[in-house]
This record gives sequence, C-alpha cells and structure tokens, in this order.
Amino acid sequence: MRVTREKVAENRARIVETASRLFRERGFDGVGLDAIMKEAGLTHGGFYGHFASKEDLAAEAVACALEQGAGLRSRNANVADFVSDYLSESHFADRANGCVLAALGGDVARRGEGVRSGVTSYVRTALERLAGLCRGTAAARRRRAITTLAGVVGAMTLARAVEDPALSEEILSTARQVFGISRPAG
Amino acid sequence: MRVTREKVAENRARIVETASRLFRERGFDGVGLDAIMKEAGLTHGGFYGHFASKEDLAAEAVACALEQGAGLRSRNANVADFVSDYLSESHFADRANGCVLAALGGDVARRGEGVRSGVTSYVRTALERLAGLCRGTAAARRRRAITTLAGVVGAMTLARAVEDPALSEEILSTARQVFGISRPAG
DNA sequence: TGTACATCAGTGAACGCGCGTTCACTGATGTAC
DNA sequence: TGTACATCAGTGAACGCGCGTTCACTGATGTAC
Repeated sequence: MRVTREKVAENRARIVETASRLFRERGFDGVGLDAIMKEAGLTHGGFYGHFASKEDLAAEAVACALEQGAGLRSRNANVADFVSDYLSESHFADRANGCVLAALGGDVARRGEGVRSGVTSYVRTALERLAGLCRGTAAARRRRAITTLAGVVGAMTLARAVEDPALSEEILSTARQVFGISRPAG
Repeated sequence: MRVTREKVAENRARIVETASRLFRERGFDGVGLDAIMKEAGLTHGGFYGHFASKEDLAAEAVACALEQGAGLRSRNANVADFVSDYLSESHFADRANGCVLAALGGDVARRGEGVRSGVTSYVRTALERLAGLCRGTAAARRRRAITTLAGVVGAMTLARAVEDPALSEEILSTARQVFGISRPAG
C-alpha cells in the first residue's frame, strides 16, 4: 500500500527519531530493528526501503541527536547555565533524550565510520558553542570548553554507572559546583 | 577429561581475565562466550561449569579489572602523575587493559546488579585513592577527587569517540594540563 | 603404597531464540494520455 | 478533468546466522579400601 511522498518523508524522520531515542536508552546492540520499526508505528519489512543497514540508521540517529542539540541546548547564556542544565536531575534520569556522549560513551569508539564522524561533528559543535559562552583569549576559551565538556560528560557517566543514588547525587552536585564556577581551572 | 583442582582454578582465572580484556576492547555485547573461551584456550561447553551466566562472568570481569587497578595504578605519587598516566597515549590506544569506565562507559548503566555493584566499588576505590593524593581539607580533597576522575574519564571518552587524531590529541593534552595542575578549580 | 571405582572438568554436538536482512505480494499513489 | 496503467511504500513470512545455553559423553583425577 503505497503512501504519499509527504508520508514517506514523515515515516523516515519518525524512524530516525525513534531510533535516536531507543539507541541512547538501550545501546546500539540493545535494540532491534523490529522494536524500532514497531515503536515508529511501522512493520520491520519496510526498513530497507529507507536505509541501507542498521549501521546506516545508527549514523543518522546520532546526527539527529546532534541537530536536536540534545544535552546542549542553545538557550544557555553562560557556562554555569550549561553545566547545571547538563548535570541536572532530569538529564540524569532521561538518557533517551539526553547527550549522546554520556548515553553511548565508549560504545561509539567501536562503531563504524558513519557513527564516528557524526559524533566527531557533535563534539566539534559542542566545543565551539561552549567556547562561545566563555571569556578570555581564544586559547583560554578553547581550553575551558574542552575541560568543561570532558568534566560534565565524565560526571554524568560516573553518576549513571554507579548504583548508589547518594553517590550519584554527590558526583553531580560536586561537578555542578566546580565546573560551573566562573573562574575555573586553567 | 578431568583436570587437577589447581588447573581448575587457573582455568577459571584465565577465563575471567580474558573476558575482562575482551569486554573492554569490544563491549559486553561485542564478544561471545565462544570467543572468550577460545581465547582462554578452552572450548565453550565448559563455561557453565564455572559461571552461572554471561552476566555473571561480566560482573567478575569488572571486579577483576578493579583488582588489577586498571587505569589507576598505585605507583602514582600525586594527582599530576595519575592524570598524565591516565591520559597517556598508551592508555588511549589500549582499551583492553585500561580503565573500565572509559572503555565501557554508558554501557554499564544498562547492565545488571553484579556489574553495577562492581563498578560502584571501582568508583569508590578510585575516589578514595585519588583523594589520598590530594592536599587540603577532607572536603576539598574529596571534591578534587570527584572532579579529577570525572575530568579524565570524560576526556578519554571524548578522545576515543572522535575520529580525528588531532582533535583526540588536543583533548588529551588540554585535559592533562588543566586537571594535572596542583591548584585546580574548586 | 597399590588398586578399583566414583567423581567431575572439559569436549563437542545440538537446541532455541532473536536479529539483521531478503523477498513476493498488495494496493494506494502518481502519471501519461 | 477523467481514465488506465505503472510505480513503489509498506506488509508479513521466511531465511540464515550467531549466540547463550544444555547435555550426553570422555577420560584423567581423587578417594576409599
């Protein structure tokens, strides 16, 4: 049953968005195409009309998360806002809609070209936006951007990995204070 | 063909060590029991004589990495040494023998009880050792330990995720400088 | 110490399931006249 | 604008493979006498 060209584009976008969320929530290997297509309201057989492979979808899903600025919203006016946003309880709890780096962490390094180049853009963009929120020389802003991004990604990774809520909270709040202050290391 | 009790213990330990390396290198879902047992010089059928399940092995593998102090060697006399060790080129290149947090990152959060409690101990131990290398009040040392661990784990995760060697190197060297200095943020 | 038998670590084939991928088919859409 | 036909997005069954798990079997080890 053929559908309108408009519907085709809609369906494709829905698959990518759904995959983007499910991959972050359960990991690349933790979701099947079956689950993704079902969640997107379609049957799995139609998948290969839209994508060449699961790996191909993964690359698009990562790019999609970047475009949505997951974990790095543009409304942040300064570094402290960004940090407290990134290290918020809601981001901690909602992996599916959060930052790709914290959600898929080391997994990315083992993926193919497409995913890795998407993530590379993601990191580049994040660093540029962050540097834009900093003051000082270009070098100092760049340095601050790198250490802040590393700090928040690492803190979120640790907080989520640990099974003790008190320890998670301690990690988040400590990182919020230290990485969010206006006169940081470096 | 039965083997001596000593051999049994040796075989078991070899399976855990092999798994520990392979999991870090390829991810929990990236290696099969078949590959692990073969790499350990055994056949896969004997696996369940040693472990209840793959998940069970994963938990032991994480604990094994902790005991070996992967990514956090005790020879470090101060924070700067620890940081430059952790963010070294060799740790960057050798995921299999490195820190579990950087290697398996967000993956851990999706695993079962056993793995998570192992990682929780891992983080607690790392924080205590790190705090021991710091100066100042107990609170300041604790704060420094948390931000340093988050910083290096995040930096390594970013450096490995990105596909541009120059960017990886920039991230590592910047983090080495900032997190390794003696008078840091906080 | 030596012998006979029970134990059991490891072997390799097999099972069952899930998942990525393929394919013949359907029927609504798009198009040529 | 209306009609007839070609196109093709989506369907659902099927395939093949890998992987976690099970099991009957083997033969060296451990033990009882």
